[in-house]
Formats: sequence, C-alpha cells, structure tokens
Amino acid sequence: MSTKTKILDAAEILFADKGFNGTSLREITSQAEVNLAAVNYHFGSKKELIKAVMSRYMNELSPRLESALYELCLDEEQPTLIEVFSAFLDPLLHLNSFKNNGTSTFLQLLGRGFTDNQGFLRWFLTTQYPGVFTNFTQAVHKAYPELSKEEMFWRLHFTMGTIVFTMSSSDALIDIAQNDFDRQVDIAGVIKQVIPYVAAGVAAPIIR
Amino acid sequence: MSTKTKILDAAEILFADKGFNGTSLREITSQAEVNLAAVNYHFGSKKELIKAVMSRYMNELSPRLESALYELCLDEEQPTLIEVFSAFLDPLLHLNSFKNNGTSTFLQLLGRGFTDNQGFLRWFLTTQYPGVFTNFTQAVHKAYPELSKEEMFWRLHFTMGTIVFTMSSSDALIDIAQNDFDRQVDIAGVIKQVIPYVAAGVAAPIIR
DNA sequence: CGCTATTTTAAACATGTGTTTGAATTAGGG
DNA sequence: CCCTAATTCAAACACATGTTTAAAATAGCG
Repeated sequence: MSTKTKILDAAEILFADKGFNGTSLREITSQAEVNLAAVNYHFGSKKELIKAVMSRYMNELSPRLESALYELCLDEEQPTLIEVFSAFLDPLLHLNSFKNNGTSTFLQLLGRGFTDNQGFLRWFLTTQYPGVFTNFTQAVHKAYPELSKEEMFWRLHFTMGTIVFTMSSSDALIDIAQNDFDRQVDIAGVIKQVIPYVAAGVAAPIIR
Repeated sequence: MSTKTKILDAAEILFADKGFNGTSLREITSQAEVNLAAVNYHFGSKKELIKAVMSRYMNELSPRLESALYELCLDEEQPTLIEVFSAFLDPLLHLNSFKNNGTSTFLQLLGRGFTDNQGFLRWFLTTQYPGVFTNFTQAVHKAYPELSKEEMFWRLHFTMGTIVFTMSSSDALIDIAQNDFDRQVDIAGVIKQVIPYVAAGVAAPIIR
C-alpha cells in the first residue's frame, strides 16, 4: 500500500474520532507507520491533508447522491419528503463497501468539519461540490413548493445540524442506546431513525 | 471589575467564537487585560475555567428552565410539543438581560462544548444539571405518550443536534441569511424558526 | 550496472501551548 | 503604621505542534 494511502487511512479515522484540530500529524504518521515528514512531502500541509481525506469520500459519494436526487426531480409526480431524504440512504451506505465503516466515518468527518476551523469545510464543500446542494434544494422544493427560499434555507441547515451533530457523536450515542435499550444498533439504524425526524421537521407547517 | 470577572467575560466570547481548543489562555488574558498567570491563579487550570464559564450561564438558566418545564407537567391538560419547546424561549432570552448577547453566546458555547474535547461537556451538564433533562423528557412524554423511551432518546438527541449545531454556526448563518434574503435576523428569530421544526421532528409518526 | 529522480529518514527549527515559579506589589485588618 | 495575606507580574519551564532541511535510501529506466 502506498504511503499516501496509508496516511489517508490513518488520518480519516483519527480525524473522525478526535477532530481535525485534535489530531496531530505525529499521531497520524505513527498510526500509519510512516515518517512524520511524509505528510508534508505528499500533501504539502495538514490543511491539504484534510481536504484530501474529505475529497476521497466526496468523490465517491457526490455522483451517486447527485443522480439519486436528480432522478427525483425528473419524476412526473411530486415526491414526498421522506422519499427525498431516503435518496441519501443508498449513496451513504455505499460508502461501507468503499471502505470499512465508511458511512459512519464520513458522517463523523462531516460533523467535525462543520464545527472545527471556523467552518472552512462548509466553504470547501459548497464550492467544490455545489451540484449536491442545488439538486437537493430542487428536490425539496418539488416535494414542498409552499416553502419559501428563506424558510427552506433555515430548515435545510437545521437538517444538516441534526445529521452532522448526531453522526459526530454517533459512537457515544450508539453505546448509550445499546446499554439502555439492550438492542443492537448500527449506523444504518440511526439513519433510518433520523429520516422521519428530518422529513417531519422540514415538512412542519409554516407559521406566519 | 474583578480579575475573575474580566477573565470570564473575555473567555466566554472567545470560546464561543473559536471553540475551547481553539482559544489560548494568552488570547483570553490579553483580551481581558490581565496577566497570563491570573487564569491558573484564580481558576486552577484551563479546564476549570471552561467549567466556570459554563456554570455561570447554567446557574442563571437552569432554575428558570426547570420550573418552566415543570409547570407544563403540572397542567391538567396535555401540552403540545410546540408548547414544550416554547418553554425554552423565555429562559433562554432572559440570558440577554443577564449579559449582552447572552443567549447567542450561551448557545454557541453549548455547541462548542458538545463537539470539542470528546464530549466532556455532555458529561458535565448531565451530571451537574440533571433536573433540566428529566423535566424535559417528562414534558415531552406528557405531550406525546406513544413515543417509546428509545424513540424519545433518539429524537431528543436529534433535537439537541439541531439546536446546538445551528447555534454554534449561527453567526455565519445569520450573515448569509441577511445577505441572501435582505432581512434583519437575530437570535430570537432563529429560535422561533427552529421551534416548529424540532416540534414536528419529535412529533413525527412512528414507523415500525 | 550506472545514473537520475523519487521517496524516506532523523534531526532540527520556530512557534505556540498550559503551567509554575518566585519576587514584586497591593489590600486590608489590628 | 505594620505586618500578613492576597494578588499581580515577568520570566521561565516543559512540552507539543506543523514545518523544513539535508543526508540517506530506494526505484526505475536506459
């Protein structure tokens, strides 16, 4: 396995676990069993490494997600919001065949990225992968046309918050749930729980 | 003004803005115009300072919040979920008279705390202020008794995610909203937007 | 093989971190 | 005022961080 890949593999699980700021290059390189300087040699800087980690996932996810959302828009009839959010399920779970625990890792990375580093990841994602966002808002608009642009803006950010926060602490939450309710839970189970929640949230009646 | 207060005041806005890990003691003490060693002299350590910052807000908030939620449980008739979540509004907005931008600052601190430091703040809050949580779940249970303990667990954490994530990036979001929609937005406006969202999310039909 | 370009390595660098020290200063009660 | 306790201060400490350097090792091609 190439040094570059070894670094990316070690970095992504450490980043997901302890955040970007909370993970040092020395932790990454010792976990990856490569020399400390390898990160700067192969990626240039820590910030570029973070981008590379995210890109590897986004390049795998975004085409599938974009087309799943796009197909919803092509359909003749109006989709339900449940259908819109369910469109995320397959592309996200596909990350598990791309990489062990890929779905969980990616969602945790996403969560980290939005809170660490005064949100430079938000900029990175919206500028590098705008298609996902536009297709998503179009699908939501088709499902719930009465929603104004401003209300849509807020509700989509609320939704992102729900997902991203839940996933960034999903390991802890799954642990608690397994103990308290004596029930096997995995990341797919959490996603299935969250879909009705966010769908209902976005579908909430408008109070004016 | 006492050195202790100067430190707390400077620390809370820096923590809210850049996170706990992202803020150094030197930034805090120079902003507060006190000596670097004052933090360790008055608080013992950075971690204790973080706790002190949070406690100052929680001690102001938690009695009001607890009693607001408790009153809902005393009422004869079943409250709506909207009423349950609206119970947060007054206690939260009261923080504004306790301190300038108090509501916004506190919610941002809360957001930071749940993602930084592998969630030691979750432990701190749930152990130091358990009354808020129990009263809250009781109120939700009264409003929606069909919800099982497990579903309630997940939906409450989804809700916390919505709030906490939104608020930790509320400055950025409010900026975007003001630009894109040419409309004055403040923290109270965001809270009023989020209440129908989370109420509908928690009230979502159960799929079994 | 021989030679060049790529990669790896250990070491150092520069800077930033939280914390501690011990002397200097200030406060406040007898 | 005096003396003690509380506070402030500049300096240093010990350590961790991302990055750079220059030599060593390795690969890959003619």
